[in-house]
Amino acid sequence: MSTPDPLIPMPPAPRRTTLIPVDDWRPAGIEDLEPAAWEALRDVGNVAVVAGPGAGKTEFLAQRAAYLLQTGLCPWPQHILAISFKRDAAANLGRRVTARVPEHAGRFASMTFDAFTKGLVDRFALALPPDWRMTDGYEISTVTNAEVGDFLNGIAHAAPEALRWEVARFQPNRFVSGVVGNYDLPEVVPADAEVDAISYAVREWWQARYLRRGKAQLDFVMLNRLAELLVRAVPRLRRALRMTYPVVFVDEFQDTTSAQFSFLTSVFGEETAVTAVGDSKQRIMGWAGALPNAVQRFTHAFDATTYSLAWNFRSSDALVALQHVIARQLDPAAVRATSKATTEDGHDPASLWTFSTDEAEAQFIADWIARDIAGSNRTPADFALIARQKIKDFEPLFRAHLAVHGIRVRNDDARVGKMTLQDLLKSETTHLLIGLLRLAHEPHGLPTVWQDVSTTLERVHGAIDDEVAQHRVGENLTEMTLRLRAWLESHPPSTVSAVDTVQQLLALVDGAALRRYVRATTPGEDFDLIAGAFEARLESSIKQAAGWGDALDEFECAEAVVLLTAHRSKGLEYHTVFFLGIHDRQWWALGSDLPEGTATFFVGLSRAAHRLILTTDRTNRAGPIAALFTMLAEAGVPEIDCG
DNA sequence: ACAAAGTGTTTTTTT
DNA sequence: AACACTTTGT
Repeated sequence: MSTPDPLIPMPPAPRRTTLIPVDDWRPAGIEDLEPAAWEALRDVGNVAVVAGPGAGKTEFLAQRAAYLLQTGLCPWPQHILAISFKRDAAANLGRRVTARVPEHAGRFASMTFDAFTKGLVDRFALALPPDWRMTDGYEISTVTNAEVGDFLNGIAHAAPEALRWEVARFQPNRFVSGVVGNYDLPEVVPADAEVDAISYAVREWWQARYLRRGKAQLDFVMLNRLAELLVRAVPRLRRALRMTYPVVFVDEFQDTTSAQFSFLTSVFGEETAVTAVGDSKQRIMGWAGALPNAVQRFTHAFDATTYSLAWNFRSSDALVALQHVIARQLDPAAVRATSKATTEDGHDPASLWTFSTDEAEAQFIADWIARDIAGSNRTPADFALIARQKIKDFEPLFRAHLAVHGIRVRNDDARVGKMTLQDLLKSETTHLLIGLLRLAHEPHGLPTVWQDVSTTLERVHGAIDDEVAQHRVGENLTEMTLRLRAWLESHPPSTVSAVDTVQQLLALVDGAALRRYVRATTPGEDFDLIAGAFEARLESSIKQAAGWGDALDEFECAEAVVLLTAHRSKGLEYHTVFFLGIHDRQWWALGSDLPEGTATFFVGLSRAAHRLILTTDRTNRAGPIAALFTMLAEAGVPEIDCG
């Protein structure tokens, strides 16, 4: 994360860091690694690391990076490239490596798959083969299922008689990821008529969105395909990438799509040591195009050695035992993990609670959480409410019943204006504006907020390498804070509108400069969208707030019980997990894909570190859902009637 | 105007 | 499977 241009990075000056002999190297920041992790770490070839829930995948990768950099096995000026799917995961791994080996952090590039492929296209589009030359630039444009359906109908009509039936049978929701994404672009587009339906449809797709006149319309699958074509067609680029990145990490490998797999093979199939980390028991993205057996395919195609991590640093021994019952259904050869988590006494590790109404469920759980917090040092953020789908159906009842106890609920996927809450809370603009309000409300005691806000302001006003300008920004911030403070004191939240507050803020920071800054640094973010969402969130936060501190807490919702889907919960952990809605209405899809449904169940319940409570109702337990109850019974999970 | 029949959605990320 | 929403038929 610390390399400004990670594609062809400027190697940091070779510092006088002493190399550590391979046999003397010890992990930093943690006590020790398990034996299998040591073996995998020392294997400098292609490696597949199978790591179940709580195995410390990210930590393993951070330690492997430290090992390769500190021992000189990845010598200056070469880099390690770590590829993740989500920005959060990429940032998290980057931060961990920086913390472990700050002196080598400049040679560790952690980014998302899409950032890497888009970066290649953006820099080397001119090197694309003549048939694929991009003439008028492109814009990112994702298509809806309905639009893909219209496109397929259109081309099926115009298709040669022999292909018409087959083209019409492509499923709109699988076409881009499964068909376009699976198709390697030919360097030279053949002039003669295509013979099969796939080639015909894919060619029409590229024709309609890319090869026609005007600005190309690309989504991330198409960017991936262009990047793959680039490295395949331009051997010098391929060599440069392999030399720069002799070591590549890929996280969550079980979620790799066919497009991503083909890209990895083309770029890093040779002369590179690839480490793939994943857990096929947590493959829950099949419906979105993840390969059914990505890890196996990797082992085969990259001739990789497999290592299985068996320690679980997250969950108590009893919960590890429960997880193993489900793991065995997903993979009969699964090895039971060893819990390395601290044991907590005094509560049942897992139970199944039955309720007759949603109302009773929300009330009972809200009261229970409030009592548990009152009797312990836990905070609302230690609790998660997880469900299979339709999270917003749960939101109003739990919000109301937890509010009685002064506990907040956060649904990161909730719509705020035209954004999701998580996008709003992650954006730099929000950090700046909320930071200013925090500083004005609480001027002394928030040194990190002050630091963040002034750094952002320096960037917004272009003062980053200019000490005089930095000094001006610093003085400016002091004055801004004082003026905003006076304004806040004379305008309590209950008397003011969000529109006025945002106007006040934008007048202080120079809204025009901020707009230019957002456009220049994050082309994917729209300033008006963020400003609108910010205003909407602020409006609802100030409504019943007692004071500005309260309103800001409500806006950020940092200390809250989180409500999320099992899919979103992947990679996260909580002291206590409520897995809501173990019944047919939530799990209707179980019958059509039992393995993926079971994996979703596995992912959700393995988020719990110390306590797991599953909830259900009194509806029929026959049919596919019976499989889940059978596993719970086998694990000895007691059922409790809660009214 | 209203009911019946049909369609789409559910689980998501990426600049 | 179940719900929300749209189109078609009387």
